[in-house]
Amino acid sequence: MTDESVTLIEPAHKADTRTRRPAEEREAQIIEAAFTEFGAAGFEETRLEDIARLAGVAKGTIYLYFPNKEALFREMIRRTVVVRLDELENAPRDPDAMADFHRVVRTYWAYVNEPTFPVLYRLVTSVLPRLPELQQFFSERVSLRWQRLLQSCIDACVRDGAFGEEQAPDSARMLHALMMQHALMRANPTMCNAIHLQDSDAVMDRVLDFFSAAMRPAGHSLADTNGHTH
Amino acid sequence: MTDESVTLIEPAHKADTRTRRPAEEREAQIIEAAFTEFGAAGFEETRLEDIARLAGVAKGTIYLYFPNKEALFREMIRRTVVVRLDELENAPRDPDAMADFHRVVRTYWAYVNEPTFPVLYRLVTSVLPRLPELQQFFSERVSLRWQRLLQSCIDACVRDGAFGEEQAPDSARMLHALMMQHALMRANPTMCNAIHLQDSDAVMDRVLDFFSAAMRPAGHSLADTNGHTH
DNA sequence: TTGCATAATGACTGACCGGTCAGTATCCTG
DNA sequence: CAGGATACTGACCGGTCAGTCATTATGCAA
Repeated sequence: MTDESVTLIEPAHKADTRTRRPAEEREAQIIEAAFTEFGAAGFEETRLEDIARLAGVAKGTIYLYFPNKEALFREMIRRTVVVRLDELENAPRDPDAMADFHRVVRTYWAYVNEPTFPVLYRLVTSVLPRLPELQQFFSERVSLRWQRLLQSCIDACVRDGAFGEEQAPDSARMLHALMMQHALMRANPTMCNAIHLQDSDAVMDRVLDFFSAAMRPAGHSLADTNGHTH
Repeated sequence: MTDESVTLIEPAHKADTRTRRPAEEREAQIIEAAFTEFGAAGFEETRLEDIARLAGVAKGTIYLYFPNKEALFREMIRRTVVVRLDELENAPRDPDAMADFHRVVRTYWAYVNEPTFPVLYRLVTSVLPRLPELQQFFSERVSLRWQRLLQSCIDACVRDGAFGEEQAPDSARMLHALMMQHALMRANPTMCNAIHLQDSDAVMDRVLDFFSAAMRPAGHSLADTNGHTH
């Protein structure tokens, strides 16, 4: 089965073979191929030979750029955790707290629903006992950072009175849990009755609706929507 | 490093070595050792030799009980997914819907917080591309079944008027997502700021509180608590 | 065009490990 | 206390694959 996919891929790269290329480009080729192969099979199950073939280079070439398999894997993870959080964190806040919150939530949702994300997540968690620092890195760079950003948006909404303050503490973690788990379920058709989860936007709306229900200001005090806290 | 652990383990089983034992007992020994080793390192990374040593048998003995490594892994998963759902599903329902709901939720929480659960979960998900039927099995036997049970409890609460019906559809999936994700976070000290998640009961209370907030009947329409759907 | 520096190759090596099986220990029966 | 039956053992085999390195191709500078 691998034989066929090879014939599909070879031609594209064939022209490049045996051609000297800038170091960065070669490295990128290899990293990309590594993501595909590792993602499809896992760390141990993937043969360096396959990565090389997919990248259109010989096995030995990989060792010109990475000292060994583990380093390649590690570097692949680091590079693929592309976080566009910097821009998002530094971007000017929408004065409307709720609009700002929705924008951030939808960006997060889009991020975890990219096809690369679940693959990355699975690789990081599955390789946990072997490379705990990777887990740390992933957590630091993705989970916690997003949670902090979400929490700041939520807090702004609380100050505006759009959200009640009862559920505010930890609510970012709750939202994170809801979105993450739904994204992972969506990515694993087998894992869950994925029939209900086909439509990405519908799922997001449902999650957001549920979250908003929990966050709506308490009881019958719907009257004082004008934002005076306490 | 393995040499030392051997000396620690051997004595305990030494008496058993070379002693014939009932088939079931031997099998259980091997399964248990398999869980420990696979759980610590993953499928590919685990050597059959290590499992044998931990179980206090020779490598060949494993093959008297299991045809190969994969079958051992599969069987280990099947056995370890001990589901006490049968009893729970058939147990008499508490007439108080809310009390019943709480009981089920806490049982689920206890289940996913047992030390075996996160290990099992990680193994099942990490081995996904290799053994998709295992994923199916796990999903069918654990996730979906629990969700159905939760949903039936929630529906009962809705009929009682304790929960509003707006958020009822899919709410079991929401609760499942919240609990599962929190349990997994708790199991991975690195993965998240586990400081906030030390106290198992406190986390459960917080999740349940959040969930209940989302489910509380809407706004001022507390009047039509009489449960006529339409 | 030549020749050098180096990028790239892929056959090769050696360790490793899943799986086997001839041999051994143990138990049981008569 | 035979002697057969079988649970158990662990040295061994063969395939696999990470990592190496002598060789070859390529681009560039003179």
